[in-house]
Amino acid sequence: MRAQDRKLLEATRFYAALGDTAMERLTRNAFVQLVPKDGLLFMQGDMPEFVHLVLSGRISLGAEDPGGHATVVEVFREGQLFILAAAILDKPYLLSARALSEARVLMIPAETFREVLDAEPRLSRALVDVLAEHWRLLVRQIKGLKLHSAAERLATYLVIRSDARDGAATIRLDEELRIVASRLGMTPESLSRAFTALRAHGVASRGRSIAIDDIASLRRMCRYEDLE
Amino acid sequence: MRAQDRKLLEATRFYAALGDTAMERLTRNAFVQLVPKDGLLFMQGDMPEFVHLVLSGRISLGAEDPGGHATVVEVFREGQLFILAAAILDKPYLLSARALSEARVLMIPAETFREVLDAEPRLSRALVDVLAEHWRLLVRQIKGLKLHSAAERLATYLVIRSDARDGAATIRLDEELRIVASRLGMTPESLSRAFTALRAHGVASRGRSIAIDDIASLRRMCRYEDLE
DNA sequence: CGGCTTATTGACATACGTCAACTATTGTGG
DNA sequence: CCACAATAGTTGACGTATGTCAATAAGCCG
Repeated sequence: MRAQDRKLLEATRFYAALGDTAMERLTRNAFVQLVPKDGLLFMQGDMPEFVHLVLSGRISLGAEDPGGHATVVEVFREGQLFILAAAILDKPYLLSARALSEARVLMIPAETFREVLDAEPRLSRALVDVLAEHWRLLVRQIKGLKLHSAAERLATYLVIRSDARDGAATIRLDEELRIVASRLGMTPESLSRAFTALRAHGVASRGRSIAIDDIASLRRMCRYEDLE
Repeated sequence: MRAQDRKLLEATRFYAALGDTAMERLTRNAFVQLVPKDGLLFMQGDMPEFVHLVLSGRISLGAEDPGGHATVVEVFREGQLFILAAAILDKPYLLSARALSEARVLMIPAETFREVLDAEPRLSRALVDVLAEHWRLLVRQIKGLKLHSAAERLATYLVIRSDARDGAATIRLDEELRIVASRLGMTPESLSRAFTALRAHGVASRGRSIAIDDIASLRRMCRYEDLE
């Protein structure tokens, strides 16, 4: 592992919770893999051989349908562990992982991971928090899908993206809009129309560049109070 | 806690993973609450004061919209811990909990829970597995919502409910159909129509009583391979 | 056996998906 | 650095799954 990678790793909340000893054991057999844009890390149905931590770039977790339909369930970024559940339980992946940009991924053998998990209390303690956060991520998504319209889901997404809490903001989305659309559970066409609908609420978009007049009013519009 | 409750508790996988000592600490300040049918345990937005374990009955976790719309995200039953994430992270609940039947719930003070979590490695180790399972539950649901039609989601639900893997089966759903509909992300009317659509695939329903001609063929129809 | 809740059915509305044409962005090689 | 090709995004016309509202029928419980 490069010094740069180690530094990145040490900056994560996960590392802080884990401590040096446990982290050392965890990374002893780990290696860094360079994944090209669109590269596939694993497919749904595969048995997990590694636990992955994103060192740089963005990784999408998605599902595909035999019928060719596909959807992005979540995107993970620098410093995040993803789809731990399969590796922890040693069950087949429910999702496929694909690099949305060139990415560097720390590959921790699943076997090692489970060993350390049983031996190092600090690892399981740290994972409890990580998994709890991930659980809330998915609950928010389900609430969005079941309770909110396409435009509201987009508004929510924009509010989350623009870290400001009120006033105006401009955002440059780093995902392609079709990825955003998929993540939000709609087609690119519907996303375009959702942007059009948000014009009435002070959102101007040109491609991936978005300007929001007043975030507070957008927050109100999307009726989504549990954003935090 | 009644002897009956303790016995039930001891039979859970959770208890087995946890061991006597940790469980004793965990339950020292806990008590059993009787919740009437439709009783509210907590509401979204509340700060978690307890971690809950279902001793008997069924508890629905759902979300409501200011607009009056509501949805059931998941139903938890005997022996299950639910919405751990909020209590672990000490953040507001994302969901409300309501009893679908009269229920008995073990209430473990959240404070105690977090203390034991930090002190007893076996608790965090056990929770990792519980949370990992719960994560997969939600991922399956998201995949269903985004990739499958109402009829397919119903078929999947029926296949999961009928524990047989092939041949014929009859099921008696213990939830009212409107709860099932909500859990599956549709209206009761759409659920009725989904049942009608499944008639072509050998599913006969009269109210909550359902007869399936051939589960294997239903499995195929719902294109949902990661049921387990 | 009522009466009340729950489920079903029909008619209709609508949000979103699909398909296709067009336009804007982005990335690349001369 | 420009030009151009490739890819991504937008817009319009239209189809369809699912929601809504209302009326009826079926279960369910005292």
